[in-house]
Amino acid sequence: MEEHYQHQQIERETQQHWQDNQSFAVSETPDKEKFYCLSMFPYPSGRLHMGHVRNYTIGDVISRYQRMLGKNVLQPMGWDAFGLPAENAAIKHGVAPAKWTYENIDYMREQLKSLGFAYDWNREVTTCNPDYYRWEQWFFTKLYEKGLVYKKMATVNWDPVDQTVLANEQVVDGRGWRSGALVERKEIPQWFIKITAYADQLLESLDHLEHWPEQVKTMQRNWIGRSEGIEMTFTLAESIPGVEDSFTIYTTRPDTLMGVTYVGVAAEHPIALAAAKNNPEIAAFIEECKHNAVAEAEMATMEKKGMATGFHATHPITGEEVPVWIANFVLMEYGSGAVMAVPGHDQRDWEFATKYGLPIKQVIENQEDSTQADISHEAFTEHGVLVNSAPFDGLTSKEAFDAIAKHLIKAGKGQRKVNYRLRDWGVSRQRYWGTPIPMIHLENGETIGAPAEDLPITLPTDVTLDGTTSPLKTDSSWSSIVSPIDGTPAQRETDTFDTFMESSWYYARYCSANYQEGMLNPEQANYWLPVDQYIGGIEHAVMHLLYSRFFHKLLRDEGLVDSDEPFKQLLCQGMVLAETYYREDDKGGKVWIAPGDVTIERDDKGQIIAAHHKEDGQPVHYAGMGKMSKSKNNGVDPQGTIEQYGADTVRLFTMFAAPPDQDLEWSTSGVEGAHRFLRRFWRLAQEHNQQTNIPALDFSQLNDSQKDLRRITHSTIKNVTNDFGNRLTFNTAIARVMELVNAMGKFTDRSPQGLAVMHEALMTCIKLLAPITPHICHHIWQQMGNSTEIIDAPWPECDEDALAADSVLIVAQVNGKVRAKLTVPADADKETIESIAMTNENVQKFLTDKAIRKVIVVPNKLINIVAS
RNA sequence: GCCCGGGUGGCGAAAUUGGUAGACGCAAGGGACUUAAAAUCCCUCGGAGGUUAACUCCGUGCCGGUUCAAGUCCGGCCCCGGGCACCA
Repeated sequence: MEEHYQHQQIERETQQHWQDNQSFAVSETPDKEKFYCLSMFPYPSGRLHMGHVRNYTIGDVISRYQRMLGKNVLQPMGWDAFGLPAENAAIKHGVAPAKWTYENIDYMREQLKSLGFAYDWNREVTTCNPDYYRWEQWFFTKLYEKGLVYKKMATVNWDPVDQTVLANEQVVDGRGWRSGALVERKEIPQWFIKITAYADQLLESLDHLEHWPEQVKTMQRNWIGRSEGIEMTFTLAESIPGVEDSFTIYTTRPDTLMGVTYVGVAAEHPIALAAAKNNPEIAAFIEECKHNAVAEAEMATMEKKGMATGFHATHPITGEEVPVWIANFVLMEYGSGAVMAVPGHDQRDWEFATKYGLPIKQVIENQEDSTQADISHEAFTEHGVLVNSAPFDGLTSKEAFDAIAKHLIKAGKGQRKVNYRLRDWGVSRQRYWGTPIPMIHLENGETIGAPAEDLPITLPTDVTLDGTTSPLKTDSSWSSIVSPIDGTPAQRETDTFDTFMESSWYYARYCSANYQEGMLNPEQANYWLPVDQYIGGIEHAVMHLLYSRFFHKLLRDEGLVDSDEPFKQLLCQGMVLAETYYREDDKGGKVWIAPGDVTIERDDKGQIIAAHHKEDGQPVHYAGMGKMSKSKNNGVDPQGTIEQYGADTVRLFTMFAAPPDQDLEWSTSGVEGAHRFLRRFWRLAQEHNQQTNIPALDFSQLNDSQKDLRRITHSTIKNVTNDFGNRLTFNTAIARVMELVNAMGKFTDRSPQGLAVMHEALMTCIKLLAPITPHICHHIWQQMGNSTEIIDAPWPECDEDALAADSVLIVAQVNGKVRAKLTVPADADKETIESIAMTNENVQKFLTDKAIRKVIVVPNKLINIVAS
């Protein structure tokens, strides 16, 4: 008998065993049901964080459970290796991004192995490896041939001091994070992929994703933002040299068209630029707009400003002239760069009109009570009935939509149009550490895709970065080539891809990760795809998951896969939070203190009354729970916890502390509790394994307490199976197993049948816990003399006969309030339950002087007597 | 600002289809064992009242509604978190 639970030794030996046996290497086995379980691959930032641990534990638990159901389970892992942090590290520490990245990968791979995840490491994918990105480059040139790729001008954040493009993250309060210079909007030519051509498909197939969370589907629907409206033409009242005499405007509310009192255009709009020519004030305003942020959140919250151009547009129906204003919230790149303004019925227009004294005209009134909607304090944005809109007065908004559309179409001034909020995907980045965009600019001005035989276009890895221009742009020996067509001088594209490109198809590459003849081996890809279960953070609900869905359809249309969607079932896990503590420095700034450096004082009821720094004993402030982050200094390093308590404990706590889709609050004492449970489980198993001559179960011989333990064992199987397979609520599954272990601990019967019942309970526990704490379960399973592997043990089945009970506890209510708890025969009918309830003293007490109106009985649950 | 979530004891949570609010665990308090500590085991544990018993009243962010019955459904708010197209 092994006295103590030696997690380090057990885990080391078990992991070695799996490695020696290649336990998790899989291949296509057509006669076996497959299950592809995928967790979002990590960015190799240096060390694993708790968010990774949580994500990958969830995936591993599901994978191991599915394997015990007898399926052929693929669980791969790889690295989302391109990205900004490698460049930042390169600038800060003078280490080349490639070296930094590969070293991080080596370290993090070992961390993942120490957690015992059942990965098929033979399929490891690293996106910064040319063997990976060459196929992305190849695919892009295919899309270019198909006309799904184009180049256009688009806005970036420009740092005029560092002479470089900044990511939104690198712009802090309108300034470059390193230079501190005021950031400018700058238009540069960039590559786009036509995701809008797939907008309808991306929207419609959401309806078939039954096993995706509703919230994610809703977010994607809203992001795609399909709307039906009218595109119409406004003509300019004055003719402006060099400017077209008309422009188009899209609206989803043509019913409010008669309420247009002005038109807004973007600062970069030709009308605005023309107005600026002889007007320094307007020129200054346009200059100011150049400093507006690119990010939508900032655009939406900034102060709305505008300036009259002095020009006018002619209303397409009334022929009235309305002023054209430059508005800082209208963007040139979206739609036509011009919007119609109806201040009576749009809140933003109302505020703008109020600010600049523009007329507000009411054209819709409240339909419900036909009272005049009040627009003196805010816009009336509901649908209603038209007024002041002759000849459309009296029509409802819906009727007016059609009538006005008809009118505009007849006059040749407009057409019905379906519009999407979704914009084409800009994939150009002016950075070094990314996949080189495989395009070649020829001397004659044409652009061609790099020929397949020249791929991969590899990124030079021996570089130094200084935080300004990308080495690809400064190294002409890399970018200057000759045309593959005629040998004339040519230039490589020096931009690289958005890193969402790599993460949009990695799930497919895993199916044939080492395939050299193409992007995917269709036979392998079609065996494994679609991914049966995808797990990752909710922060990816829209962008990554939408780009991947788009890419899958592109792969399908290229004939590489035969499915329509990449991910059959999706689970979005919550964040990992920890306590945050701070102290104020001399200047009133917050100095964040790691939770491990703080001691807590509690009162009699366990409430926190004070917190002190461990080193100097001085008080610190508690600032609540927050996402584990560097900035709040509250990250808990998984490595230390794994070493101290073991991977099984970390996995158990992570799965127990909260349901997977909810935020998880890290708690050191909670981890200790999980460890305590494993020790108790260990002792129980050791003690049982001392027993010899355990007979087979003989159901006919069992006494009541033996039947009770069997009932708990089998109801645990039933509940845990539902929790694992249907609900994905591992926290409640663990709670059930804890209840079973508690019951086993109280079961002292050492008679032959007692031991047999205990043996069944223990075997059940090991199987139910194996997906969560695989090392300890593997070890105890071997100790018990099993010749098979626990990873391949069949998942236990519930014996319904064991669940049967003679009587059940039900609740008796009077007028909805619990007045008694009654033991009644199982499946008793209404009359029996009613008669038992009526004899109860406390029930009688509440029925005194009352007439019974109604009796509601829910079998095996409750009886409610309604009386007055 | 817009879109999507969440809010239940001292704490993490549970209540699966509208049917016993608080399973399971943590913390805390009390006790056993021990020379002592650790470990382990046992008891108490939402609030108020009550002869500290039986039992009663209140209680799931706030206000209102539907229902025999609401944490769960509906309407209106408040607060917290995620995303917003160049962080990944």
